[in-house]
Amino acid sequence: MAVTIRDVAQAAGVHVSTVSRTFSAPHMVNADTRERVLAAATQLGYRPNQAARALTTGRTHNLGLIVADIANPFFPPLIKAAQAYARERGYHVFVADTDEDPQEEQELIQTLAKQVDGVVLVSPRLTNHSIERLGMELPFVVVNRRVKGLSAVLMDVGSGAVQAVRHLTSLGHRRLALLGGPRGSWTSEQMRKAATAEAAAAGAELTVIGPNSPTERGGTDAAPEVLGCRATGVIAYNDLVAIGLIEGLAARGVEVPAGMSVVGVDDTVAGRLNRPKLTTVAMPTAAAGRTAVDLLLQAVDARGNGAAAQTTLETSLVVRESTAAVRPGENPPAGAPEIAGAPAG
Amino acid sequence: MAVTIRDVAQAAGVHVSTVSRTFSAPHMVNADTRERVLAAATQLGYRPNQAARALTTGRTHNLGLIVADIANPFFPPLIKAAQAYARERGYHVFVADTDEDPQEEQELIQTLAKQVDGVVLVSPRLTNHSIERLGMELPFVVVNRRVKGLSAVLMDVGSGAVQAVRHLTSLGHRRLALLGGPRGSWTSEQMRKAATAEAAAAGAELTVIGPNSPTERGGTDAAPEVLGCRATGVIAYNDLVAIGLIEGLAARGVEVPAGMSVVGVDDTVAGRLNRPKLTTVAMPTAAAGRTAVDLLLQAVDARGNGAAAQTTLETSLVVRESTAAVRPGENPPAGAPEIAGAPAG
DNA sequence: ACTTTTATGGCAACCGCTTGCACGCTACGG
DNA sequence: CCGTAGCGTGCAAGCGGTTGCCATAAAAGT
Repeated sequence: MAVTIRDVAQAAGVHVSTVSRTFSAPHMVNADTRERVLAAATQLGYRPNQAARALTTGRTHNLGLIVADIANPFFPPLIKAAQAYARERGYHVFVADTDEDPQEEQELIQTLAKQVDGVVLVSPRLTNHSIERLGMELPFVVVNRRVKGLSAVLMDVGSGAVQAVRHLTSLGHRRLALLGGPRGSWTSEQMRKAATAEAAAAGAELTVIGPNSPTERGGTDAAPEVLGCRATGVIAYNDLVAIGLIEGLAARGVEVPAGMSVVGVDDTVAGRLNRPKLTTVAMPTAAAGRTAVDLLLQAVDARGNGAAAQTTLETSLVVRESTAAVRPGENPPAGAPEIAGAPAG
Repeated sequence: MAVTIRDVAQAAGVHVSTVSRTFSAPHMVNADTRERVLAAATQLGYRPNQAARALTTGRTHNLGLIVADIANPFFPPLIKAAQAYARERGYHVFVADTDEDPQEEQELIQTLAKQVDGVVLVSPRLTNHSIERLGMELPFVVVNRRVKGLSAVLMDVGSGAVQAVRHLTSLGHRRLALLGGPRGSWTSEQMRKAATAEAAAAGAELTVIGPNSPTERGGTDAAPEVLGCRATGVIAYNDLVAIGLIEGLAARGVEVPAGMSVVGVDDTVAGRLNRPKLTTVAMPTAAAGRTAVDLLLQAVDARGNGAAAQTTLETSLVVRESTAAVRPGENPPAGAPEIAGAPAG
């Protein structure tokens, strides 16, 4: 039904292989012949069938992009950038959503495997071991995770966490809390390490709370625990969690930033729109998307040789309205227990 | 390199056709044989190659989903739902972003054509004519647009606009403005028609402003014009535009809702998070995504026969904080007596 | 007991395209 | 004038599956 290479061959009066070559190796065919073939092709509206081509070449010119939750505002800019860049390089991309489910993630990778040249895994929830194993069969690049043998693009969330801690301590906060992300999140772990170290260096206490769902819900649910540890400054796993936390605190009569300073991570629209506008660690998501595709394409071309490349993108703290200086007297000498009963809203 | 149907055949001691059949027509093969084949298959880790299969069957089991801008918060929930539902039905989906460019949209469709069984077009920017022509070669379903011969899922934005107008007039507003969307937007046109009619019926003036870019920028830029037409209530093309407008108004010393009532459309996170929380027309985006895939698969199965189906999804006004009763004296006697506005909730 | 069904699985020809190989032709040095 | 490079093209064998057709054998009918 569709116009194939044979139709073109017939129309141009040449053999199919010649048509094939004028598309995949133009220099191998005589200029005149090429003209003739091209003319016939456009005249018939011929478009090579990628799938068929893939069968013999082993190159599908398709990529997979697997994220935990498309609706999480962190991902769309990354997806958009990755998709646009891939397209520029002649690739189409399958976007899939795992709903934070490692099982689904694995299944997705396996069914996608034959149809793509490689896949980008963003903040995968799979174990390192599983990823390494899958990595033997297909080029991967992981975003926000480090996996042996695989290219990775990392956002320096550790430095972001450090900046956040410094910001809070410089505002006089001495009791900090860190709201971690979901179990198995590399990002969360990096934040924990960096924040813990920096807090210790600054002589501040830091309570780690989690794991939490990386959603508003996760933040809201963590509110009591945050209040319980009597922190005055909180770093949340991401903007959504921060926003949820702020709501949860408000419901308990604690205003942000007056009664509590909150810093988010990601710098999504959500945070920019929230009131108070969120102080947050900005992530270079678009750059990450582009870089990931770039590394993936490199890995695809190298296939076998080619060492895994690592790119680390910088993050930076954006100070807005959800953080403020600690209230005088809020930081009692560590040891004097104090119960600031929060009235239920 | 990968394990093929022949490896399985050899391992199970049967012919390849038998292996093929145990996967695509299990009932045609004896239970014992099937067992043996299945065992060999799982043992070898065999996975059928969709691309190869597509070559003979003509079914790729892939879908295309084309949107104008992935990063626009209206789309992710739709994409997510569509993707999840497609996956449930055994399909993978290519997601592509046209950056609001009709040219790119067309190109995308054509390169995708051979690799998918059908395409969902969300708020396409192409002309009806182009879409119809493309529709001859490939099943399509369009979202938020009506194209002859193609299945469509519509969100009843007209009714949404009517609800918005009623809400505003019931608050006492008599001079309304409507911020349209980009040129060629079906949604925008539906809103215009419905809002104009309803405003006339309610004896209110309505100024249409546009086209506007469907972004915050579009709203901000339109602020002077809104002020210029001395409207007291505005309906924006979408939440983003509404938010941009609110900012633009604030920059000119007009507060919302005190000095101006603004209602958005879409009910995205952005609107929920904004302060004031946006009064907005909620769009059933997730349902739209699912329905679109459903209709598309129907069209794919029918291929040729099967009439185009139309599904209209309801919208509903969500009243939040960006609208309030008009200020006394704000509505000069435009000829008609004025009704006392309902007090803001 | 012998023919007719019916179930099962093998055979081989594709699907649209790529690619190693070989053939025919021109051009060129000796 | 012939041997021999090349170049440009045709030939045909796949890539991994599917599927119409046919052979075989067992089940059923008479």
